[in-house]
Amino acid sequence: MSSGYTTEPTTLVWTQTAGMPVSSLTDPALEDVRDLLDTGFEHGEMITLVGRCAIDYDGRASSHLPPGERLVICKPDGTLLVHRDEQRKPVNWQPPGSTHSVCLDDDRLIVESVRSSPHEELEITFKTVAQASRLELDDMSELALEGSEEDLRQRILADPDILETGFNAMATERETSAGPIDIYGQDADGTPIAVELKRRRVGPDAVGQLNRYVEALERNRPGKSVRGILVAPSVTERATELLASEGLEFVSLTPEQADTS
Amino acid sequence: MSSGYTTEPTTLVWTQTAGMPVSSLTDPALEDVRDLLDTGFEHGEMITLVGRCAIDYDGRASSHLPPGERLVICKPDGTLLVHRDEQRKPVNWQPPGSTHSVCLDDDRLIVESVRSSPHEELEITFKTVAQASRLELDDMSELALEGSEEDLRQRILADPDILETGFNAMATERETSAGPIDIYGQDADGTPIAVELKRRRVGPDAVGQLNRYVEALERNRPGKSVRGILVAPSVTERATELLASEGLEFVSLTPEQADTS
DNA sequence: GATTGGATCTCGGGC
DNA sequence: GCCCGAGGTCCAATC
Repeated sequence: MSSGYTTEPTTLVWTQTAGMPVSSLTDPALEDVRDLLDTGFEHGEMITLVGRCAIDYDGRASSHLPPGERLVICKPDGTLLVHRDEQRKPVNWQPPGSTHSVCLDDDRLIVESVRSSPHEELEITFKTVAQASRLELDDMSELALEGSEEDLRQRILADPDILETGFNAMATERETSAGPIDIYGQDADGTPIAVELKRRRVGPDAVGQLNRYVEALERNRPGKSVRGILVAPSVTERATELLASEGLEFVSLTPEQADTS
Repeated sequence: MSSGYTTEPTTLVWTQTAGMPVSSLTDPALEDVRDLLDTGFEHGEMITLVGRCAIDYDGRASSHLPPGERLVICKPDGTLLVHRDEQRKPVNWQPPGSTHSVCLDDDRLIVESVRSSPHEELEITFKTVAQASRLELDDMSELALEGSEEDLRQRILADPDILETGFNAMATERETSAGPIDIYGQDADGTPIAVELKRRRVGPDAVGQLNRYVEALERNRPGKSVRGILVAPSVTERATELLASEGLEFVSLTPEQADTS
C-alpha cells in the first residue's frame, strides 16, 4: 500500500474524497477546466490551478507577466493568488471581494477577476493546465497570536513602573490632532507623557510618529512641556540621533516577558 | 471527453504529466505523503498539501492554530505558506530560506520548517491529507510593473516644470542625517527644496517623513530656509493640517500621465 | 466609504 | 549582516 506507485499518464482523473471534498483533474482538456471552475465558483469552493499562463493586471498600478508555469488559487471570498516557485508574496493577485469568471477563447483558457472600488482587473491566460482542483475546506478555528504591540501595551498597563518609576497611565489611544497616542500618562512630577509602542526594533519613522504626537500635545498646551517616550525592544543608530535632536526618550521593552529561568 | 466524469474513490493515485511535471496523490496514506515530501524536498520541487492540520509557530512572535482544513505550499526556495479558504494573506508562513523537513509520528504527519536569523519554527501537524502534489514549475519570465513611485520620479525628472515652474532637480536619493531625499533641488530663486514622492494618496506618515528630511537639511544650514514639497495624487485632511503646521507644501501628481484622449 | 497605523509585514538596495 | 523605505502592501479598528 505504501510503496507501489503506479504510473498512469492519465488524461482525465476525477476523484472525490469522502471526508474532505477534493475534486481534481490531471492534465485535463481546457474545456474540462472551464467546467470545473464554473462549478467551483458557483459552489463557493476553493480552486487551485497549475499550468502555463500569462498574466495581465490593471488597477492601482498595472503589470504584465509573460508565460510561465505557476500555481493559481481562487478562494470563495473572491481572493485570487498567483504563486511562482519562489518568494513569499504572490507575483499577482486580487484582494478578497473580487469576482472571478472563466471563459474559453479558442485554445486558451482565460480566468478573469474583477474588483470595484478601486476598479481592478486581473486576466490569466492559460495555454496548458496540468492540474485543476476543487477544494471544500472546513476551517472554523481562530489563530491565537502572541507578541503583538497589544501585548506590549498590556504589559505596561499591568505594571506601569516597568516603563518608569511613578509612571501613571491615564489613557490609551488618546486622540490628538496628529492621531491617537498609544499610551498617554504622567510621570511622578505630573508632567504629561506620550508613549509610542513598537513590538520590534524601530527606525526613524517611529521617532517621527512620536514627535508628531508630542508636538500636537504641546500645541494644545502652549508653554507646558510634554515628554515623549518611544518603547521598543531596541532602536537603530539614526533613530537614536533623531530622538536626541527632538528631545525624545527611549525605553527598551519587549512584548513578551523576558525568560528569567 | 469533456462531460463523462468517472467517480473513483481512489486511495492512491499517481500521475506524471509529460510537459509539466506534476505528481499527485489523492487521499493517500500519511506514509506516502512523507515519501512524496522527502522526494520533493530533495529534488527542489514545489509541494502542495491539502488536509486537516494544526499549526504552531514560534519566532518573531508566536501563534497556535487549532485543527482545520487548509492548503499548504512549500516552495523550493524555503518559503512555506498555509492558506485558509479566505483572506489574501496566509494564516501562517515561513519566509524564503527556511529549511523544511517531514516526519511521521504515530498517526500524525508533521511538517516542520526552521529558519535562522532570526530563529523561527513552524510545525504543521496533519491528521489527514486529502491531496499531496509535487510540482516542477518552469518560470523564467519577469514581472513588468508600471505606476510605481519610480515612474513618478522619472516623470518629474523628464519635465521638472510639472512640479513647479523653474524647478531644478539636482539629485535623487540625496543623503541627509535623517535619510535619503527622493529628489533634491532648487526653485527659481535658488532656495533648496526637498521633494518626497508617493505613488498614492498620502496620510500623516508621509508628512512626518518629509518633515524629518527638511529639518535635517535646515540643521546643516542654519538660518537658510529649506522648502519641502510632498508630491502625491492626493492627500488626507489630517495630513493637510500637518503640512500647514510644519510649513510644508503639496503638489498633486500621479505616476502615470493623465489620459487626455 | 475614508482614514489611520500595525504587521511574524515582505522585498530590494545600499553599506 | 543591518538599515531604510516602498508596496497594486494587507488588514482591522474607528469614525
